[in-house]
Amino acid sequence: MNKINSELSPDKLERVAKILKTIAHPVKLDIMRILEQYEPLDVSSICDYIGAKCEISMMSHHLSKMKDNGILVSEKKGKQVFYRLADRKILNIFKCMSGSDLI
Amino acid sequence: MNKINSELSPDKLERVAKILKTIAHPVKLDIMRILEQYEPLDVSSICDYIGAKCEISMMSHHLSKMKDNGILVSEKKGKQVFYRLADRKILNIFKCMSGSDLI
DNA sequence: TTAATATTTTAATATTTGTTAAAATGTTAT
DNA sequence: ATAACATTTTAACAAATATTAAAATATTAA
Repeated sequence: MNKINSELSPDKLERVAKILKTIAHPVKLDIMRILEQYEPLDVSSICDYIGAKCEISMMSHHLSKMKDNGILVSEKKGKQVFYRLADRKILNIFKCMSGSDLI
Repeated sequence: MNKINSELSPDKLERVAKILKTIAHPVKLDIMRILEQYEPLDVSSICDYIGAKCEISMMSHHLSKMKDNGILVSEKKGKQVFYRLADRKILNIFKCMSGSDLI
């Protein structure tokens, strides 16, 4: 079987998979969508936007995972930590998914 | 806090998350990339394209999960089962991700 | 210094996912 | 009917992720 002339090398596939895995969660997607409009935003504010079922500890877990995987960056100001998207191009994923018949 | 005027309702977020979760795996992404070029393809052939470390049973698991979540469709012909992409628009995700600085 | 606020970290547990191997099913050929 | 082949299903286990609550850290205010 021939090698496929692909734009995606095995380690690119790994990296794509890792990023998708990182954001493949409804709350995490919601965080991105909220930051798209209001970044930078501190943890409590993100929680407020997300609404009812948001525990701040859970939010911190989400945010730090997203930060560890390069989706978000943060900056501390006083006692608050402000988060924003590391690269807004990641937001294309929403248009991309909305375009699919699956959504 | 105000309701955000979003294109993505809570259940759309759920559906997007589910799809991303389904494909967020290097082998599954590779399956998509191979089908992009050669669909429809039977299970053994997909395995051959993927290369060395592919067990046919594992491949069948991958394929059926992708089928269950609407990414793939299949058709039986004789003793083989041919898979193809349910909606090729999903392939935009590769361009979309390659565009991001994260990859 | 003590208290209050914002966030993170830790630890425990539940749930989901990934992997493997063996057995089962269905199809075609002999 | 039996054998060979392609794929799926099952079951068992390992590993990763999600969730919750409590404790810890850091910053500012009183």
